[in-house]
Amino acid sequence: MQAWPVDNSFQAFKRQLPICRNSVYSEFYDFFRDVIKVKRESAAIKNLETICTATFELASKHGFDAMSLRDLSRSTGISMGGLYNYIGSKDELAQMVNDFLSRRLAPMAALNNPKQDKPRDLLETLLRTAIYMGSLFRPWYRFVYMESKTMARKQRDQAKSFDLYDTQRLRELIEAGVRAGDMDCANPELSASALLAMVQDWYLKSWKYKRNNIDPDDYADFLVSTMDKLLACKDQ
Amino acid sequence: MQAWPVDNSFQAFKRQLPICRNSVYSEFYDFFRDVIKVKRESAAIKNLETICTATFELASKHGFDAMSLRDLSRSTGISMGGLYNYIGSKDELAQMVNDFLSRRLAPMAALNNPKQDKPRDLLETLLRTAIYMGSLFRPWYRFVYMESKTMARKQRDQAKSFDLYDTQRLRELIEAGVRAGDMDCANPELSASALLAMVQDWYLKSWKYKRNNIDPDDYADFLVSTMDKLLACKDQ
DNA sequence: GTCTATAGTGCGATAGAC
DNA sequence: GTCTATCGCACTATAGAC
Repeated sequence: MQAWPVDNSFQAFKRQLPICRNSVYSEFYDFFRDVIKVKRESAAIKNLETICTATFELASKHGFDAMSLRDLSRSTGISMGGLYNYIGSKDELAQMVNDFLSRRLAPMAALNNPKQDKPRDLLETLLRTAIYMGSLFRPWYRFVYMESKTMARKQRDQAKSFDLYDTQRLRELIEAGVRAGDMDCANPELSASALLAMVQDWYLKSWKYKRNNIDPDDYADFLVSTMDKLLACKDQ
Repeated sequence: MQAWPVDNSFQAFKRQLPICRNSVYSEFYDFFRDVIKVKRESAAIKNLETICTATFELASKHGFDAMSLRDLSRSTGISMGGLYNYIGSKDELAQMVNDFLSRRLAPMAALNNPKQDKPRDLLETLLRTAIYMGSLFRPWYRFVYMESKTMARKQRDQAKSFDLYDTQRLRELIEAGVRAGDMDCANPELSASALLAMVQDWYLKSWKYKRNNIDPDDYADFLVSTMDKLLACKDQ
């Protein structure tokens, strides 16, 4: 029984995803229609892109807490008062990024997944999706990873529970594979953590991978082959 | 030819290391004798421990930049003026931690390494050393990883070059193993990055590993077995 | 050697002009 | 809808008492 061939490339992923790098700020505007005071849509979307881009840039250089709204105002060319038509407060800006990624952007990738039965193939899809999403929206993922610890207690715990959730989802697939006899793994929990650490390294150390000309397909291929070795997968 | 059996446990590592958790602040005082204005040694060492411990705690909660010297003063019970007898400035405090780890603490582990020839065994020693050092001095490693990006340009570049150096050292050992016919690895650079990401995950996500009762020996054993699988090592 | 008090700076946020 | 001007506050760092 031969499964229908699946195109696992970054190209194919982008084609199927119901959002792209260009439409993300239009989605962002829709998502926060209620809190954003500016009603002229086209200008608002353009300014949101400017604000987010500058925030990612400044926060990655000195941390979100060290970034002042004066810095942000200077970088974006939008006055202090103008910024408050978009963000409510500085803390709220960080929360908006966090919420948009976890409630809107990330869920879109899940819709994209092909229907598969074998745990090993589900694992591959899960890992590839994480790498491809991280490639398309790297600044968002980086920001949430790095800054979630500085946010309010509630947000910090949320970040931890996302990490635990991801680890657990990987672990359960590994355990299912072992039960099915397709894999061999002495420590599903640690193996899941290791795979997750490799996923996160992709957007945390983008400078290193760019330097070495590793593209998303290269990294995803490597990650999947590592998974196959780590879990001694049959029929790779 | 049977090599002398090597004790690779955390216990054995601690026994051989010429520094321990208790003596680290005495070393710290020695290392910064010139800049620390307090000359009464015993009191100075005790206060340095209080200051560093509180700094790690506060910085891990909200980031070093968000931590104020008032917070630090309150946590340590040392007045604002008193702090300046130890640290010169807030930025200098971060640099002291960074310098002490990279110039004093980390080099001590290197002295500890047994003499070994085979690339695979050298790799094991390197990885175990990293995990055990990270276990003993976790807050130091965490702080430097998380805060180096917020430091001055020079320090940021230093952090990157340490990462590149570690990756390269791992890669060269992998390449040597492949040449010697002991390993099989299609992509030494990415394999080295993956191992390094797992090392760093150990001190970045300590909360997760503590939660699951993973101790340093468990993690080091898992890391080495992962290395053996990833590199298809012979004679493990 | 450690404290209190404070100088001087830059912050987040807002009110009100246009 | 965006700007300028400004308020009140918290910060780092220091000076001088003890």
